[in-house]
Amino acid sequence: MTDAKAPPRKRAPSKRSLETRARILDAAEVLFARGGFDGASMRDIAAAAGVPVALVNFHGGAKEDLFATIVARRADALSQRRLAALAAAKERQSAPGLREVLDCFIRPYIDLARAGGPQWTAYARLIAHVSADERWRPISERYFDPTAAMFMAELARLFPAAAPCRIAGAFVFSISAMLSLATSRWRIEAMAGLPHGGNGGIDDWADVLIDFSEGGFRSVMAGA
Amino acid sequence: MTDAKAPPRKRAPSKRSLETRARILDAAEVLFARGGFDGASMRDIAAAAGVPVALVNFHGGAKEDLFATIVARRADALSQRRLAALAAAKERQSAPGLREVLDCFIRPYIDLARAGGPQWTAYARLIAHVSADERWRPISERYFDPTAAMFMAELARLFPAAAPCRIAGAFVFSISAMLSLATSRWRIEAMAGLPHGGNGGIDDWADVLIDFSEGGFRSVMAGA
DNA sequence: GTCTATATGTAGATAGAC
DNA sequence: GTCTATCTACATATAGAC
Repeated sequence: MTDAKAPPRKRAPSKRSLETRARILDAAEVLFARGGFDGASMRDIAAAAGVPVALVNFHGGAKEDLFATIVARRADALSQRRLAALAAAKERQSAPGLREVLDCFIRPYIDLARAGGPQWTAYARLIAHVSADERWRPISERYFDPTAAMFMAELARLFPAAAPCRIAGAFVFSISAMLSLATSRWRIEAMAGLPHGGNGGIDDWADVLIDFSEGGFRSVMAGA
Repeated sequence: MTDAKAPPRKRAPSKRSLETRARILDAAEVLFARGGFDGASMRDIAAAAGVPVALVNFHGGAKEDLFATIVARRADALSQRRLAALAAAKERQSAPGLREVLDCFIRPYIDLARAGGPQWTAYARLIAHVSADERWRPISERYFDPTAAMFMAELARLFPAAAPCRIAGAFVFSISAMLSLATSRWRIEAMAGLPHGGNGGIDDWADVLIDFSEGGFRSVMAGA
């Protein structure tokens, strides 16, 4: 019963094919994360994966499709971590507070970017590119907005008297600060007077960021 | 005494030449702001300015030089507004508080982006591109870091016991939130349930943003 | 200073042999 | 599935007439 749909039936791909495909997607993820869609060419990706250019098109399709595939590949895993954390928080206390809600959204991202391996580190940067460029709005809407809307609903529950615009503003400010850890930690370290490559900074920024977001939120809600 | 240096002496350019140059720089500013360095071609810029491609090279030089010129063109004006605001704040009270310092940094940017005309609106987006891409780090260091360092010093004065890393982190979070207003206001409005093009949102975000940054700062400083 | 025409490189994508 | 060779489009940049 595993067939009987998906018109152009296909056989299971060989093991080597799967490995090739994985190498290509991993290379594309790293290069797209570094320079965005325009900052990496199909040839760069092929070279990084150690395959001819034609194979990148064969496994990834057109460049835009490849990009969308890369974004989609880990989107569910991230969303599920966030939603699972939210569900767990609701089990502990029927109405989780602001800090708990923000924690459920932010910490999975930081944890995966920091300790999920190099591909997750790249993926975190990739999300920053997708979020910053309105050109990828359809991708955001498909893969990230549903989860964001769930958290937006929690925030609206916590501040029933606040204008949605202010809640959404504070939430987007928090998300921007979160993404800046993927793209601009070098700037933080430079500004703090730390040496270029040296890892003299904070290892796990999650708590600092959640402090910042919570304080920012409360301040905006109080000011309304 | 206005000559006697700059080896290849030049005459004052004609009025028409200056207008052409201005049209090219304005067009480049808008297009670079929309799509970043890679998102606009020299042909796009020439077409938007209504001139042949060769004129873009003539007035702007190579593409990277043109980009740097565009960033440089308004950098001083922005810095001077910020530093003038800071100086004025120091005249009112010898040691301005956190909110005043953040206001001096954030409000000039928001005001110019909102009411400085379409070129300043574009420039605000352009700064977001420059800040997000480490490739432009030399440009940032030259045109934006000196002013940022001045404000960093004020913040360090306000929180002498805090680790520089935490101050810098909170400052970069604030800057990221600020820049998100240039790149992601559509996302705020979408998340708040507002229609696509309709301007049903907040007109002047400066106070909301400064509330957020101040609250975030105090929260991070308290958590240390 | 401005224009036309062009040199030169590189991009994405595919055809067709294996 | 994989590879070589190639097609087509468009990029940056400049030469040289006006």
